[in-house]
Amino acid sequence: MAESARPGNFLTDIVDADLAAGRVRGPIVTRFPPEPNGFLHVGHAKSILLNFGLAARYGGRAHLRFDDTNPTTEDTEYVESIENDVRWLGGDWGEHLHFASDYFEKMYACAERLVRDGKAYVDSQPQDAIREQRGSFERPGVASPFRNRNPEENLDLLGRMRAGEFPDGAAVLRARIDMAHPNVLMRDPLLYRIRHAHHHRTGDAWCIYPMYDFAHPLEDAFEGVTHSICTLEFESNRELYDWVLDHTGPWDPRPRQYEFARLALGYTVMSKRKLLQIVNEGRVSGWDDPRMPTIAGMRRRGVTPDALRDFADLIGVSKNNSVVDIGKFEFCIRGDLEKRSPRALAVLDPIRLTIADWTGPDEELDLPWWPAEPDRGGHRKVPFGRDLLVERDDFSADPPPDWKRLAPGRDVRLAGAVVVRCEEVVLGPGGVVVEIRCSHDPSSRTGGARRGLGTIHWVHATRSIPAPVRLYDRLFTAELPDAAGNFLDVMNPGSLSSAPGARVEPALRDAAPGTHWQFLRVGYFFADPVESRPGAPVFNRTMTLKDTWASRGAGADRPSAPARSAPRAPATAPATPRRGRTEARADARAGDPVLAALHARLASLPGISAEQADLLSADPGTAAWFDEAVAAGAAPGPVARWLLNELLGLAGEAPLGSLPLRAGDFGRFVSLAESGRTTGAAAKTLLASLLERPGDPAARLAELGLERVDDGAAISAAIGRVLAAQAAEVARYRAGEKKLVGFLLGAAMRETQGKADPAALRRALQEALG
RNA sequence: UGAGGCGUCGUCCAACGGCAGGACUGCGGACUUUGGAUCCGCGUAUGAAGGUUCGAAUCCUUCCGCCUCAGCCA
Repeated sequence: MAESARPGNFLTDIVDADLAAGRVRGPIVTRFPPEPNGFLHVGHAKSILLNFGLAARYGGRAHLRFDDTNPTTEDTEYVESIENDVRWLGGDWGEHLHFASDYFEKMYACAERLVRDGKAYVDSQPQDAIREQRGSFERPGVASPFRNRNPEENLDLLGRMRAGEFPDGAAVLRARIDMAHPNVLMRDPLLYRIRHAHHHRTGDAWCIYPMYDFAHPLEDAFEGVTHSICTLEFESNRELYDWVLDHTGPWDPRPRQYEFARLALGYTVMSKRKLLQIVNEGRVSGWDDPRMPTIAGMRRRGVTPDALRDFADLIGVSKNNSVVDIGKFEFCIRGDLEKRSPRALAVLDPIRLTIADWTGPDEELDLPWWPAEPDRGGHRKVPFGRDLLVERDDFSADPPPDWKRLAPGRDVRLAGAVVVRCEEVVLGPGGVVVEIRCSHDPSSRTGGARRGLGTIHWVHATRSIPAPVRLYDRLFTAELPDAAGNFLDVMNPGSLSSAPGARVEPALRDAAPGTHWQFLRVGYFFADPVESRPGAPVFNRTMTLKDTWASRGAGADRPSAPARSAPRAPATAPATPRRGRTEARADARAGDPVLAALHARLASLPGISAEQADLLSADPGTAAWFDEAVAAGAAPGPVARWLLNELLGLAGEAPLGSLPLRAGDFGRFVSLAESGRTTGAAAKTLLASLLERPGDPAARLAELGLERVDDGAAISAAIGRVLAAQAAEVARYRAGEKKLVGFLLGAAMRETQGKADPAALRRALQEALG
């Protein structure tokens, strides 16, 4: 699918807006910034596909950048696996393979600049002191005794840190921001720490290393990244990201950080720590164990990049914290493999089937690899004869009425061959079925379908070949392993099983490693790319087939699915009830006589409700703005209503004082809006215009032609046009869908640009509709 | 507790003041030499309450719930 044809999301909305507003003039540049300290997993795949996909959609570029700022945890081994995984997913970074460590010198120069500007200082305190002084959520931090060292001294100290004069932990470089900042990340965050450690790329050239919050924005800026996309947990880091860029720039383009919800997938874990733990403890065979949610594991299992891409498209991108149903992933895997897998015959748990009345010799059936798509071509010989093997599950001595497989006296088709009837069941010791003896219908060889007849798969008893087959299932039995007390307790003991008796048709003997097959009626299998060899194939079950028969039973061999919310951690009740905003304002008034007087005065104004007075007196600035608007001649009630309900929504985050619209003009606007010269809807259009571009409300009203329309003929004409344009909806309305009146009224409102009185319009519309 | 963020069918994502829609799952049916695939059908979801508006999932307010942040990790 072309990138532009993919559905958009909130990030494409942002890029569209940036482009439309001219905020980004050059190409869109994104980046995928892994730390080389582990393997990539399906969550990273979402991010990779998002970043590379976004760049492709806008004809920009995406970089692969290793965020290697912590030498003690990183290794070049991971660099290779990550590059490999990104490339496998289709990520093309062109020339732009970067390493944070390549920027160490430039970053250091930025640090020196901050120091010279008095924006950073060297703190010589131990770690514990710094942590203690940081304060807590409700308690502000306290300043370091070294906070006021002068720039010369700091520069000297920083140079000596770099020169290796201090041991690890003896000093750090800190930004000088605000120790009382409500965002604790802004309380003089660390920029550099001393680490006498060997770096996988820079060797021993450095003994100080930048912290993430300092390094990351600079890396983005150095590379010209326009949209720096990360996950939700970095939301509070954004303020610091912006601070760093604001004090080291100017930057063009100026990178902006945006956050999206990381992927959480049912029945698996995604944290690096937990994945590392199950690898290290030998609970899986390695990072590329096919049960792992790692890209390497999925690749080994037989999942394709296309399936991952389909999955990413299916789940979308948003800021909602959500847990994606693993079934969606399985759906994408099946859908992808369905298209690319030739059909072969294999029996996982064989039981002998003898066609007792088969008198001739063995035959070689010529069967197509694509039974449903003969045009795709490709055939192979499959030996067939008297002695066969079929799936044990495909026989039942006492079947339910709608059983479509083998049972005493029942007919069934052997796929690609003949219809057989079960005549006799041979029991072994303990009463287990050891052989099914059948008769066959020679006339059924060339088709002649019989309705309702089931079909089962088979292989030749002696000329099929044994092959190792591994059956993989979900790694965990709980949908939310992280919510369990210990995620190890909910590991699925049956996540890996083998089929020791499995036999495959002889043509599979030379299956090339890394090829996909559908074992008819069994599932999708992948010739293991590592252990499989021509002549000695080894198969991994990538995914079972959808099984509507089994699913209506007791869930077959699926681990049972407990409720998502089951082992939720108990909510800890806050010691004191949370203080609401109303209460906070009341408290503020109690402690501030000026605010209290303000509130009292506003509350006494005509047409002002207690709630409005409370809101308007939230801070002196808002109140003053309100007063100024009223002073321009408007009635307090309407001013309060327009201000609180409309202006605040239009203004968004911006404080009133920073608006292009002056308070006096707003007051004049309200007078105008209430004068009857225009309608409410048109007034909103006018307000929005005034917010874009300051000006006199009355003049703008005239300029935009937003005067109220009372002309009955004009209204009738507009309704006539709407009814003609919405003929289908009108018909539906007349057929009884009365709720469409709202839709049609909306269309009429737009047709008149909101300038007609809604009540009059509605009357006219009802009349026209009959 | 301070700050930031998020609440739409069972699940994931749309709807950007005007018909709450799609996909997954599930259920039913058709078709079928895979109980697969394919096709058709089936939907009581806007966290709650107020307000603004002709009209609110969308704007305002309050409340509720969930997530993130107090590493010299990223």
